Amino acid sequence: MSLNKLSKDFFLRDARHVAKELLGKILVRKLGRKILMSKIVETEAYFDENDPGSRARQTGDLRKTMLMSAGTILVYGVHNNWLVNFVTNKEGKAEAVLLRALEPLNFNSNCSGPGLLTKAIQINKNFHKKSIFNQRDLWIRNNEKEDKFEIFSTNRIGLRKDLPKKLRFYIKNNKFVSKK
DNA sequence: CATATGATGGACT
DNA sequence: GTCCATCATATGG
Repeated sequence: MSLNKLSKDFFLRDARHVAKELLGKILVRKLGRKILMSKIVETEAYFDENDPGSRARQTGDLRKTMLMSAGTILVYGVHNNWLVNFVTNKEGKAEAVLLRALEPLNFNSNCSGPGLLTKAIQINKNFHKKSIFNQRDLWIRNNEKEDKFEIFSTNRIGLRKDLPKKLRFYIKNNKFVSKK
């Protein structure tokens, strides 16, 4: 039992808060004998049906998954890429945080983009609807020797319709953040 | 089944 | 900034 692993309480808050707090945390991916570790450097928050950019407005499986309990992994495909999200807040609240970029710590792959990072650490639909808390080969932990960093926020990327809010968060001056 | 649509990424201006 | 290949999904019949 690692005390370092993020608990359910961490995800039991609103998506905006969780998106910010996830920055600097360590994502661990076990692939056979290899353990790939990376730092989360960029995220986006998505809300319920009042969010014009959110898939929660749809009526299908995406919305259903966002309503599930905090810490549920949500994977969905767009433009030939897998995008990975973590469901946040209380069950029945459609909220999620999208992982947009990682800083590889002990491997060398381009993780600067939501589609690229899933390719790099081999996340696919197999993880969809699973809980992040009981995966043997994927988890998130605190980074106890993390340096202080500044958080920057912008509007979300690639949306047809976005909210007039800044819901994309990233670590300032980190070169692994996607786009400019 | 058919068709539309991107929470993309890479190439290019 | 713009263009567009490409395909997993959503949705309608």
